[in-house]
Parts: sequence; structure tokens; C-alpha cells
Amino acid sequence: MSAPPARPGAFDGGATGPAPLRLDAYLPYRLAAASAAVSQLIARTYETRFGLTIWQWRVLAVLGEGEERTQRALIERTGMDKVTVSRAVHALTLRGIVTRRSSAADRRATLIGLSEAGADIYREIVPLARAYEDLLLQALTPDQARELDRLLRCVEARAQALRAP
Amino acid sequence: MSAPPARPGAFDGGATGPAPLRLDAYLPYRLAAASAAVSQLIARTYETRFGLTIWQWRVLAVLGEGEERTQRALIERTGMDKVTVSRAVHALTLRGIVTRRSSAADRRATLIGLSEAGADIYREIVPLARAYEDLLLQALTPDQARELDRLLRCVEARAQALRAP
DNA sequence: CGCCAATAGTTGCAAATGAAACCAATATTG
DNA sequence: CAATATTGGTTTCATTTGCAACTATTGGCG
Repeated sequence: MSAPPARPGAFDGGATGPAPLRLDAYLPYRLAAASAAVSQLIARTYETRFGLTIWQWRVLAVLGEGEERTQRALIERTGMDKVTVSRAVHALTLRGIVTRRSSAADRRATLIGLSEAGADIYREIVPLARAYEDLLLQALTPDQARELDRLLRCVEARAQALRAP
Repeated sequence: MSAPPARPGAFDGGATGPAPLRLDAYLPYRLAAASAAVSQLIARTYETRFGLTIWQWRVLAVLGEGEERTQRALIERTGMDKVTVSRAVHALTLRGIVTRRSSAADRRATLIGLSEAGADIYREIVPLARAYEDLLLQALTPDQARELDRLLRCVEARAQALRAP
């Protein structure tokens, strides 16, 4: 006694094939949704308060650690695209946030570092970034926060491992 | 006995201001990185094997549940932008993957549904999507997988809640 | 009703994006 | 050590993106 389709003419995506995928519970979707929500929350602030794009902010964040880096190093550290890094660095240079000097060791490479002005912005933005993170993490216990971090790393590593071969 | 900066001229982003932010352990970054890695892993397959963009696939995934939907419904269900949905639907229509008929109840709205051809693709793509998810989840125990889902929802909800006010 | 506000979707346009071509410098190899 | 491959970074160009403006329709509300 199988019930006929409720809406004639509508294709029943479930009965004759694999059970329909529940997008809502699909890990890649959940990840993308969470990431987008968080990103949009914070990006607006960087943009309006500091005139920084997400990628400029990422570069700034790495340089804020105090070391000069080549663009290649920035690419590896941030996971950003080659071109994106180049443009972010260019824009930051124009605004005097970042300094460039060509590497003595390898004259193809340029070493990028924070200028004083950049350091000022960095000092201003970091507490804000932390504050946003705290606000987000208030939804979680400290244990859960640690666990989330761990799980995200696992999944990311796995995705990267599956990509190469 | 505070040590002098190791590299004179380099700005020390840590000592004189807030402790430098460790991008690596910063939740928004971890999220973006994991999401991008997973997305890139799968998107390529959709693209090369089925000629579908991520957004077209998302629309397909929702329609695969069997119900016709208005674009508005698709927007809510997928979190996609208005324009993005419109264009995805348009492309899918051209390829005969979805059908459109204008709603009798509200003639502004169009009801989008899967065509037979679309259902075929859907049936072909779903096992693949599941397989990818399984591959990813092999890095996790079932408990961890459930926990990750929960945590992602928490964070996303929090981010959305913080956005409105 | 008749007018104004809100909503479903589309389109125009300017900006963001990234693949591929490109330049310059270094590494490799016969 | 010359020829070639590789790498760091930039530029070009076609595509993608999304805001904002637009059309069409509906829903209030006096």
C-alpha cells in the first residue's frame, strides 16, 4: 500500500532513487553557511571602520606577528590566491600600511612588513577582532570552542589530503 | 631584562600593544579555511562532471526534495543572494534541468521544480555528494560529526543574531 | 475603489575575481 | 656554463558577483 505522490506531475525525488539529500544536514553546506555568516558579520566592520577588505585584513593579521614575509609566505600562511595577495599588498602599500623592500637573498622576492601606521591600525583592530570572536564563542563553552577548532582542522586537513591525489 | 627586538627596524607587533592575534587559532579564519578547502574539493567535481556551479547545485539540492519552490523559498532555504538564485535558475532552465510555471496564487512568483532530466542528474549526483561527505567524515567519529554539526549551527545562529541589532 | 507601500524577480553596471600569459631572477642540468 | 626549467610576482582579460535601479504584481488602508 504505497501512497501515490501528493502532487501529480511533481517529480518525487526520493522514492525512485537515493533518499533525497538533506542540504540542511550536509556538512559542506553547514560549513559554508557558518563561514559566510561569520564572515559577513565581521567583514562589514573591517570595511567601514578601517577601509580594509577581508584579504587586506588577513595580510595585516599575519604581518602583525612581527615578521617580514615574502608574498609567497603570505600565500601559504593565509591560503589566499597569488593574485589576491599581490593586490592586497599593493593596496596596503599605497595607503602606507605596509612597507616593501626587495630581498637581498632573492631579488625576485619582496619582503613585506608593517609600517608604523600599519602597526597602529593593527593595534586598534586586534582587540576588536578578539571581541567579535568572544561574542561568537559566547554561544559555546570553552571546551566546545576547543573542540570546534580541532574538528575544523581535521576536516580541512582531510579535504586538502583528498584534493592532491 | 627585556630583550631588544631581534630585527631592528621591524615593528614588534606584540610587546607594545595587545598580544598579536594568532590567525591560525582565530575562529573566523579557521571556519573560512575549512569551508574553502571543502568547497574547492567538491566544486570541481560538480563543475567538470555535471557542468554545475555551486549555486546551481544548491538549487538542485533543494528542488530534489520533491517540492516546487518559489525563488524566494529557495533564497531562504539556501542562504543565497536574490540575484544568484535568479541566475542559477535561469541557467538551469536553459539546460532543461528545472521547469518554471508562474504561480496561480501570486502571479509575481514563479514556481520552480525539477524536470525529468533534472531528476536524472539529481539521482546521479546525490550518491556522489554523499560519498564526498563520507570521505570527509572519515576523519571524524560519528559522535564528532554530530558535534561538529551542532557547533556549526550554534556559531552560525549566533553570528546571525549579532548581525541584526 | 484608489493610492501607497511592500514583495517577486530581472537587469544594468561597476567592482571583484582568478586563470593564464607575462617578466624577471634563480635553480638545475647536460 | 649555456640552455632550460622553476619560482616570485604582476598584468591582462574574460567571467562572476552583488548593489541598486527597474518592472510587475499584490497587500494594505483610508
